[in-house]
Amino acid sequence: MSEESLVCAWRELLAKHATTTCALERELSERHGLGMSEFEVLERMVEGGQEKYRVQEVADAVHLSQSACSRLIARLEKAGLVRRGMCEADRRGVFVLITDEGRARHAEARPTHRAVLSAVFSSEGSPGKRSEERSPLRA
Amino acid sequence: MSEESLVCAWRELLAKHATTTCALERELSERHGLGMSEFEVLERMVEGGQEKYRVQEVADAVHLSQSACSRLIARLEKAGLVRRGMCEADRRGVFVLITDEGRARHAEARPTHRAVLSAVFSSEGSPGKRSEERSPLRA
DNA sequence: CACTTTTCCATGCAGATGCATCTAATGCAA
DNA sequence: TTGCATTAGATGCATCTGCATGGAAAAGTG
Repeated sequence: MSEESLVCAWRELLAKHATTTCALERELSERHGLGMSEFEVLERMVEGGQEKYRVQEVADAVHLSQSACSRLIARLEKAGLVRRGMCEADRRGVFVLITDEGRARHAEARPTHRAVLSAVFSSEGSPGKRSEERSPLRA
Repeated sequence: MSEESLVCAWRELLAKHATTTCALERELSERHGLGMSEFEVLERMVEGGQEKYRVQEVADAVHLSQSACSRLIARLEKAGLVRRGMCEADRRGVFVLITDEGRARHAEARPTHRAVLSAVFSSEGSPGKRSEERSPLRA
């Protein structure tokens, strides 16, 4: 892969990430009181098919540091969307489980999430001519 | 595009973004004292072919809010990598230009940046079997 | 068993980001 | 000209993030 196309691919990825993240953050927060990472955590827990998860497990799944994830789970717990408990097997550990309210909130937000993805991924497809060309610093 | 593949594509994008960003941040910071966004700004200014840029112009190019970009430019200025000046045409405005030191730093960091992209994009390509499968919460 | 190292999660802390807001300079219209 | 809406960029503030650290428990070593 040529260096040029490598950089180009990376910039496209950055652009798409920025657009999507921004839209998701806005819509999820406005309509469901959830941040993107929060939604992501709930979704992983719903889809994972397990009941309990370890903090580090969740962190890996959503690409967050262990500390960020710890706090994120704390926020979700305060909101009543997950519960934390002691791990009997390994008493250093903590397990996290999604509550019914958490499942409900996820189910409610899911269509919004999908709609945003659909909108962004289809419109950003490839059609030429973006809205405004403003300078040599093209995004 | 099916909803399932949409979500799948988005997760791949998230994963790649996380991996690359993390690696870039680490390498650029460790070896050149630059954050990823800082490098990005310098690069856009070098490649843009202009001498002066407006703050908002830079912000759009690197997918940052105007406020974040304002502070980022302030950091770069403090480091001597860019200069800010008054815009005679529109005295509300500010122009930003890269200094020789800024060009030098960019040139120095560029190989690192490319190396990281190359490493991440080629290894993450598609080969099956990631290092560890740890749970149903696959990243 | 006593001791050291490692692992798990929480937390102090500093840095970056976005939103809302503020000031100054334009622009437009009466 | 005067007055109001708009635009450019800076800044206060709250939030989120990662790094480094801390305490507790487990695992490894002699």
